[in-house]
Amino acid sequence: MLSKIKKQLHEANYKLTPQRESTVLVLLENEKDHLSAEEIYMLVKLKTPEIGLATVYRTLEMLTDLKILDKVSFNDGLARYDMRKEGAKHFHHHLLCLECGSIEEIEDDLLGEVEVIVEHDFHFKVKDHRLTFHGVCQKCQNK
Amino acid sequence: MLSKIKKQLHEANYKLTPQRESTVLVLLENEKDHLSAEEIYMLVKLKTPEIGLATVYRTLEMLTDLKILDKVSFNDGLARYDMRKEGAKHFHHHLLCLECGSIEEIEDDLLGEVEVIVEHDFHFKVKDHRLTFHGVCQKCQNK
DNA sequence: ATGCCTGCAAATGTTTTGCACGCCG
DNA sequence: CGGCGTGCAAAACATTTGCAGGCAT
Repeated sequence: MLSKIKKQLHEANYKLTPQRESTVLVLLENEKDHLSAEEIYMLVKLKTPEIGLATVYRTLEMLTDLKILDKVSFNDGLARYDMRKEGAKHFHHHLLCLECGSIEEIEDDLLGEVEVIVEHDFHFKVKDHRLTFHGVCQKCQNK
Repeated sequence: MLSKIKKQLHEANYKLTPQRESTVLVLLENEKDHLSAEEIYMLVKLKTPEIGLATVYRTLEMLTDLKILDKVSFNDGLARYDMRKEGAKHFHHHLLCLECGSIEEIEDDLLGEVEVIVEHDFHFKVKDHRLTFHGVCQKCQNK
């Protein structure tokens, strides 16, 4: 996992510095958590105290350019980052609970047929998608 | 259209001040355009020069609370606003062109079956959704 | 008078940028 | 030396908030 990313960086002529390695490790360890830049910064600082917030932002931008990361936004005014699943053809989907704010990821490919419709009816060449359902999660329904 | 919104404001105990009316008119006149707060402000200022940016933000927040508007984000770092279609059961979908940046709206209800699956398999009560396809629009494909 | 609504300016929070320094080939 | 990568501080944005005043009831 890490070694594959290392390879991708080298192929793009980036060095895997200690700061970048720590950042990637934090992202891998918290894959499900949709961390913000600030949250990532604080976690990285535990491993590698000599790091600045700007470096985290620069690393996140680089990883996004390399399509290792996806930048997502849930309308809470700040960017969050989400690891691309290896081998996944498409970006996964999210279930955002309007009551407790939790975000659940779902991997199923739900949009195969829908993409065919979009490509055919709207002559739009689909490369990727973002799908988030807003609703109430199971926990909150039981309350 | 405007009169219906006026009624909604009154029912929620808000006054339709000249600033608010201008803002709503700008939104109605540019329904397809996914304007940002700043863009809306500049357009409103042409009609009603005595208006401040803060008032536009406050009006947009109010309209969002009343579910007349939807706040959307296309990962470009600022919020955009989109009128809810009257009578539409669900939020419409977007086609974002990665080459020219244009955003096309599509109204078709593409997610009916998908929502059934989500509710059943993930025990998640769906209230709304956000779906954006990233790809290449017809114009850019022809280039 | 009371309370909603406003413009302006200041504050806030996030992200980007400028710059000088350090490190490695 | 030359250039990438860095930390820090400042700048740049987007958005929110505090406040004094205005207007309608």
